[in-house]
Amino acid sequence: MKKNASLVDVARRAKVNISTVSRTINQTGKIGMDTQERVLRAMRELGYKPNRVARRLRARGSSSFLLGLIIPNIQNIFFADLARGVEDVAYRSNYAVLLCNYDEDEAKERFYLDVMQLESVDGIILPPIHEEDPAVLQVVRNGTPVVCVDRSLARGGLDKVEVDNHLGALRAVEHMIAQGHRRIGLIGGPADSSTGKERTRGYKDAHLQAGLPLKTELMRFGDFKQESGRTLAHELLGLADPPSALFVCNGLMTAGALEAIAARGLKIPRQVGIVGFDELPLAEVFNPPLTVVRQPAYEVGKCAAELLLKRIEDGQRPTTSLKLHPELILRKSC
Amino acid sequence: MKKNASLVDVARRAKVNISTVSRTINQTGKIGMDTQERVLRAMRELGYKPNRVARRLRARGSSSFLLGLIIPNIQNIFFADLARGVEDVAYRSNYAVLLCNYDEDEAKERFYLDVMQLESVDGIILPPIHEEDPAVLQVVRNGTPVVCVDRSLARGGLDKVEVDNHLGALRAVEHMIAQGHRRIGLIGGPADSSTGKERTRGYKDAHLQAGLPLKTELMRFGDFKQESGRTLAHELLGLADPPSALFVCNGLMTAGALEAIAARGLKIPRQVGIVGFDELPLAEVFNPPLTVVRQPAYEVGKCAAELLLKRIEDGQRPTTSLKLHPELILRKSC
DNA sequence: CCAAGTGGAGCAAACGTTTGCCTTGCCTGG
DNA sequence: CCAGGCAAGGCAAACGTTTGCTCCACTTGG
Repeated sequence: MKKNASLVDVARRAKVNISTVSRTINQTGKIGMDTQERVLRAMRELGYKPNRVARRLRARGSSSFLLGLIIPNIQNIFFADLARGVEDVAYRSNYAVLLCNYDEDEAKERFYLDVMQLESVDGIILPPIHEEDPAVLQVVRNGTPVVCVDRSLARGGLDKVEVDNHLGALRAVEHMIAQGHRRIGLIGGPADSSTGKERTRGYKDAHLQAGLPLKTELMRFGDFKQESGRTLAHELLGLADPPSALFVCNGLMTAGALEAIAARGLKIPRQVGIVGFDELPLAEVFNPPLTVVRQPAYEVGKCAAELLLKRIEDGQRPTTSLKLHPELILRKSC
Repeated sequence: MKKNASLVDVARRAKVNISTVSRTINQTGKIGMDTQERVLRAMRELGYKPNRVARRLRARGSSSFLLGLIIPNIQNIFFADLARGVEDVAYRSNYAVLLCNYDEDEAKERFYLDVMQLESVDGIILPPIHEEDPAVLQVVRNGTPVVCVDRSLARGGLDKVEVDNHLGALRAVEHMIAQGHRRIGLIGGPADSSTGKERTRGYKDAHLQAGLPLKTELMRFGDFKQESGRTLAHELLGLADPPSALFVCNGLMTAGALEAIAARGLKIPRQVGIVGFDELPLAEVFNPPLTVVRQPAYEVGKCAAELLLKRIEDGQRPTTSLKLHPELILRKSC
């Protein structure tokens, strides 16, 4: 195990004290030009790279160039895009990202929050598991900067960046109504998720605006997984008086609904229209191309990371909360 | 910034020396039953959690419960699945994962390799950027355990787990030939990627086996991105004597090819058949459902992480290299 | 009765930084 | 000529662990 050059090696070679080396690196304290020159040369010659672990151990509070990102599941493309957004701005500022999947599992979330703190990350980005997430609140109290993404925390006064889910759903359903649909099935998200709730609210408001009645038998709620999309779509399409179009509240459930539609041999959009939340990789080349509500996932991650970096720099700055606009991409499925 | 309880706090409360606490935690050294009891109680009462940073700083060489994962792009679902596999086994062993995207960019890869070493990760999982990746070799020489995934390194004698790309392509093209196709277009990967080469080899071998001639005008090579899939498919389909089916060497390029096919108004599989590498989210519900070669991405990650953990435990164990089998999923597109 | 062995636990160094404080030499204003 | 100030840089503590050594008190075999 070849050791990396350390401060003392550099110091020895430059014939100065280690504190001098440290100070030239960090531009802190006053060091003469010539000495700096010597130190820099020694560093170059030895290929010195400061040890991040030691730095973090010592400099708790000052920056250690590590961000934590805790997400439900990286296999969900929304979070993959988001993660990429975070990563890109982190990289540009020389930060690395510690990434964890918590699978909507509270124990796992807690474990990872612990890890993050014990790793002394500079800050954490996460979608809270629910609106009163006590573990997260605890972390915040400990003084670690946190920014919420996608979902938000009821209390805590945190920076956050969300997508305007209500608006996205509203626009989508408005469009469906404009296409002439009067019986629109809803495949919604879990009632305890803020995103699910907001999208459902958009669906309802679109109906209210248009003076259309809400029928409970047309509104079903799943768990954001493919399986439930399929099941619920089957339920809806099996109704005596089935909906003429489906509004599905996330990508995976949309895929599930598509399965059901295919299984029943229904033609899109003639026999049933469909609009889903989340852009899907093949949506554009699907037959017919899928009309979807695209969430700016990458931008969410990007903004969140930017906010976090700013907060790390200045813990006192006023909190900001962003609401990014989703985009209704009109294609042929409705 | 509330501080966590430290060893000294526990020691003070249990009225023992910190070394005693450390030893009871790590089950190293001989400590009396009663003392252990006292220490454990003190730990519980203070909610003590060992500081991972300090541990890593000191115990370079002993385990610090951090794994590094460097991948081209987490937005590529293959790597997302792989990452998930890694994460799951890591979590089960109380490891956290430091994840980085290097974007096939050598500078970025180098930066992240540095970070990993400076963070003293216990080991690294990555697909080398190419077969003679000097930066990776350097890391290996430094003594950090590394396991290669997906792609491999020509030298170095490392643990690795790959997918049998040759086999996957072979089976796919065999199937296409069995379906009666005689002119099969290839949209291959970059010539300097081992995966691309292997898949191309599979394509060729299937032809040889069947006694079919290889036509260079039917073989095009892209960069594994959607754009190139579209362009190359257009080129192939625009030929005077176009191929009757396309074999596409990864998921993104398949999506691109599908775009081209749709743009030309061609019917699958009647006018053109298509088989792609990589399972895609909507492939199953596509119209028609897509025949694809599914790579066991999750398993690759899982096996790699298991291998890495074993190596961390025993640096001397003989290296193993796994070759996982892809699966040809027959659907309707060819 | 003594040497050697053993179980139990403390001391202090080391890991590689950052940083508060101190020292030194030189300059400057009075 | 001297006090005070300042620029430059050294000393050593501290961050929270792990671990090699030492130390002590017993036991035990000869």
